[in-house]
Amino acid sequence: MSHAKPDLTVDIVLLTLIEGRLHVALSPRESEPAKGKWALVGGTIHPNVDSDSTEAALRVVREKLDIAPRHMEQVFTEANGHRTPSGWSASIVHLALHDPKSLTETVERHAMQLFDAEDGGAHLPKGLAFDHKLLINKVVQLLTVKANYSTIVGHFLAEPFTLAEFQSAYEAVLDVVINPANFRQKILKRDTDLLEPMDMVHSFGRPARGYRLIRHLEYFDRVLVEGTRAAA
Amino acid sequence: MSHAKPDLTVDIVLLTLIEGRLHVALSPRESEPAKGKWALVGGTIHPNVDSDSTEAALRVVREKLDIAPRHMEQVFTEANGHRTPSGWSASIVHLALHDPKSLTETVERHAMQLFDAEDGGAHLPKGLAFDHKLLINKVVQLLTVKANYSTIVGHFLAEPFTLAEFQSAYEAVLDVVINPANFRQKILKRDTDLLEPMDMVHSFGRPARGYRLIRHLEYFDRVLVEGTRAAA
DNA sequence: ACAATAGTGTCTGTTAGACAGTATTCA
DNA sequence: TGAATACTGTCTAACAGACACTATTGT
Repeated sequence: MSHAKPDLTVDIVLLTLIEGRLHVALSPRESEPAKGKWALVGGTIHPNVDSDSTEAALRVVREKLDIAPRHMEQVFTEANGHRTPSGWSASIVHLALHDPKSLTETVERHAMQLFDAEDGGAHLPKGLAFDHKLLINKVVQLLTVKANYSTIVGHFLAEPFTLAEFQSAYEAVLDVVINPANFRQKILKRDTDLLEPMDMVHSFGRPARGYRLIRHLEYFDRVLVEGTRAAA
Repeated sequence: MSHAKPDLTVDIVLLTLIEGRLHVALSPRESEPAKGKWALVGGTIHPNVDSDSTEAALRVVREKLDIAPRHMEQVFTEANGHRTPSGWSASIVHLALHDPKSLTETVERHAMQLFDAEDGGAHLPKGLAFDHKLLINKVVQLLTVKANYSTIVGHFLAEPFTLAEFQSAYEAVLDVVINPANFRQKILKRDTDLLEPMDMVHSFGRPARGYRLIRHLEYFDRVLVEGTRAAA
């Protein structure tokens, strides 16, 4: 067994929701390989610094953007002999969500950019580093499935948020149109509460009740969405 | 960065269904560390042999048991500094399913054993190697969630299987009691077929239609199960 | 008063779940 | 013929989805 061990890295697909579309945070690589190309937030695991891979992912985000994302979870590991020019490597890929206002400001402060991540990566810049386009596509796909069964899209919103905002997050991620009256009933009239009431939120018209998520990451027994596929 | 890279391994939680309970295939470790302790099927990735981590997992199962499991998928990666005595290491953990008849024979031929993997590992042998008890518990939990939304439990059955057998697999994994008439309708009267009819299966009483899975790994829009939690 | 958004009540078609009953095999 | 298992039809309560309506704010 004299072969070099594979590299072990973490990559974070950090997403937010801007004008109803998923956007991913990318930064230009500062060193070889793939210098200058747009890349995911990521880095090598430091065994003497990181106690586990989740800590490593949080450290990398903190070093790069100086924030703790509103949600982060490990989703899969991409490990093969052809994903980087230097041979075998493994990346533990994480999905992270953050609210658009905070993330936009943060990204601008750190010479990064947000790119539309939908439509299979068609709107991403050409020539992303390594297999990052593939990683983004896989994560977006996973998020879409998970959104059907959970309140995960609530992590795109700064708390307190209104039911209308919560609904819009579902509509954006799932690409459907939801009836507000039925959405309200389905979310609020449950045996076990998903949301906790907070202060009122004022904007136009009648003020709305603000809510925040309780019970993160729980799976529903049904799909949450009514709805008619959104028109093109 | 002169630190040693973490070890990169694959571990396979190979499960089957015996007398209505999930069982995991374990083998006694033949070398240090943890020599003699019961351990998951697993091994180090060989960069010059394995093209990717899935290939590595299949190779390890083939070398150890000489079979290709009826189902295998990557589920998560456990990576931290305290899971093995030798320091930082990462294991890409896979869930594999196989039918009980074939797996029982295979396991006996290779000095391995099947252990009841339910109840949080309470029936596993004491002192499993490394963090393998934790890995088993996490995988069993994931399988249970996934069973609600998919036909994954069908991979415990040799084809062709009957609807009664298919139903029993759900009942065992989800620990519920299902009404056969309703189960039949729910599975067969769908817009998109889940099962393909095959030859009849004869045992006692009236022969039953045999089926095999089509459309693997697809998510339903609802939980598949009716049902009353099974009595203790 | 009006525009704008929040929130409620009620109807209807669909379906999950319960259950009674029929069909086909083997001994 | 009876035991055992496979399969079908139908009823009912629950609920998803549609929609009309009322409520509360700012201008």
